Amino acid sequence: MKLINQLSKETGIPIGTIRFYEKTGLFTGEKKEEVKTNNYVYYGDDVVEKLRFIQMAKAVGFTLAEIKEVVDAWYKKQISKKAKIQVLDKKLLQIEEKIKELKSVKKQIAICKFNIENENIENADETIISGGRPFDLPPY
Amino acid sequence: MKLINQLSKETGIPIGTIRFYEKTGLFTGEKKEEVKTNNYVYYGDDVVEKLRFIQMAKAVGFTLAEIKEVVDAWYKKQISKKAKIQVLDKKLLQIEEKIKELKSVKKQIAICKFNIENENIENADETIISGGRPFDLPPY
DNA sequence: GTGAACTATGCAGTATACTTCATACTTGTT
DNA sequence: AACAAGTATGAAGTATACTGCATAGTTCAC
Repeated sequence: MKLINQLSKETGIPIGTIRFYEKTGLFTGEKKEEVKTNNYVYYGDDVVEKLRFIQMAKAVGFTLAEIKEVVDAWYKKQISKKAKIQVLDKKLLQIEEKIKELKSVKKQIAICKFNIENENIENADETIISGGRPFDLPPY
Repeated sequence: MKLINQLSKETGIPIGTIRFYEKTGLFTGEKKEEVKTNNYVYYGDDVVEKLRFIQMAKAVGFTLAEIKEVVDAWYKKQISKKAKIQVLDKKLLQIEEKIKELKSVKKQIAICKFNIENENIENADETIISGGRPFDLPPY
């Protein structure tokens, strides 16, 4: 069992943010009954996994509320199996959508790069170029 | 050339948000010189493309500041070719990273779904289940 | 046993991305 | 002409996700 500082070191997430996530209900630590002198909170390895999941899900544009839906579907009792599967299926669809959007963004940036690389070839790489679109490619 | 209302209808982005994006410097419309009675702003088809790009880039977790970097690399004069390519290459790397993260999140959700589907098989689909992890699969 | 480092709690403040509101002028319809 | 609907501008308000600060108690190294 880890204290919050170790959790922070293992994930790279600031302590304040971890506390914020816990307050948001994304996970919970536990106070040790045998320790009476303080009220330090201990976290299991599952919390590290959750934090990594949160990091990635956030990086691809999911909100904490959306992430919480998934976490609840996984951990919460009192949610029917049917409801849980529904939530997860919805997320899987959203992920497919995001993958499509990512590919589209990637393609547009690649085209953009191609255009820049092929305009004003006579100028050196530090030259200030004048913009414009030399080829009949779509914008972006 | 379109007015802001048409732009909104074509993209599904609220007028207020479009104005906000323009104020942020993501694109600009143009006032028509020949029209003297008002100061309506007109937008070209490129703005529609930009708005769609912004929508997608936002959906996969890019901030407006990051999106602006790309837009500036594409449209701004006074940025060297080298600097533009640098920005775009950085974005392409970020996108690869996001694709990896998306796949990881997808996998974890799929495992989560599998676990839920295979626990308490004897119960009907409306049953309140008690949680727990019946198989030795990693959390998420 | 003293000081540095760690922990808990609560509340205020910040950044980002909108969203609403108020005001005022313009355009299109009847 | 009247009135709904559209447009511009600026400022204030909101939601999300932190971030920092102040306070206070705890643990650890020396």
